[in-house]
Amino acid sequence: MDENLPTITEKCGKKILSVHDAMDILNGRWKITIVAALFLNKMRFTDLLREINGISGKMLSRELKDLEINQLITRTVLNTQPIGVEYELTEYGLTLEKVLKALSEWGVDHRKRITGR
Amino acid sequence: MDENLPTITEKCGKKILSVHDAMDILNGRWKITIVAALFLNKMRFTDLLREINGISGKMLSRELKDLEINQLITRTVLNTQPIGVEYELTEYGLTLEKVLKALSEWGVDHRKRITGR
DNA sequence: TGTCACTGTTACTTTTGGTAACTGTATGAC
DNA sequence: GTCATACAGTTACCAAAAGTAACAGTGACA
Repeated sequence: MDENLPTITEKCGKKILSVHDAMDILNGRWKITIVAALFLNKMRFTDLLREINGISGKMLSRELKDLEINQLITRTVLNTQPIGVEYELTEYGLTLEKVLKALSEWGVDHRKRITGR
Repeated sequence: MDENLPTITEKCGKKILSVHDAMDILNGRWKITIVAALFLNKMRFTDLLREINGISGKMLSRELKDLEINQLITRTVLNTQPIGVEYELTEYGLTLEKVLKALSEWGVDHRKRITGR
């Protein structure tokens, strides 16, 4: 009755692995939300602080660094006064579109569910 | 030049919010991976420990409780010896299919990218 | 009687996240 | 000139979450 159980890991375990890989890049409480914000528009530091409810400057700064290291976003210093820094999704970052879309749709449905549809 | 910036929040901020809502439920490092595992099959505690690389009993136990509270999975005690407990996605848990599919696909591509395509 | 499998829990440490105050530069108001 | 403001962060300190390892309780089996 149990003889075929090991094959679950062998055959389909890759899915678990790949999901975990994805979450390794998108770890922490804010990365996915930041990427979601940048899907709307490229934004500057303070724009992101405003758009993302609850995030602090420290966390935003740290998460943006991580996302840049992982090549999901670019950081461009503008020659404005005072200095502005613009964050934008890279082409690679844009490949997260389906993930973000799915999450957003599920989030909307979930909100309906918990607020009593 | 800045007059239209506030509308970003007003018009599209809901997407950011809904993504953040979704991540509030799927928070922590393991929940999404656990759900991914349960998409393959209903499983028992030790099965999950085996399938999910790196998780500890403590975290698995805790995350399963959270997922059960949020009605994404059910917990069924089997009358086997020694006692077995089976975890299974609820219908609501199954609504995460698109999210998991998107994450899995992105994870596969990402792995190709970092292991040198 | 001792060991094993299963499903957890507990105590302890490490890592991560949150808060609030601060840095440094430039700009316009007074 | 000096004061307050905006931008893009950083720092020091504290709280919460996650990781590790050892243990608990039950019954089967040798």
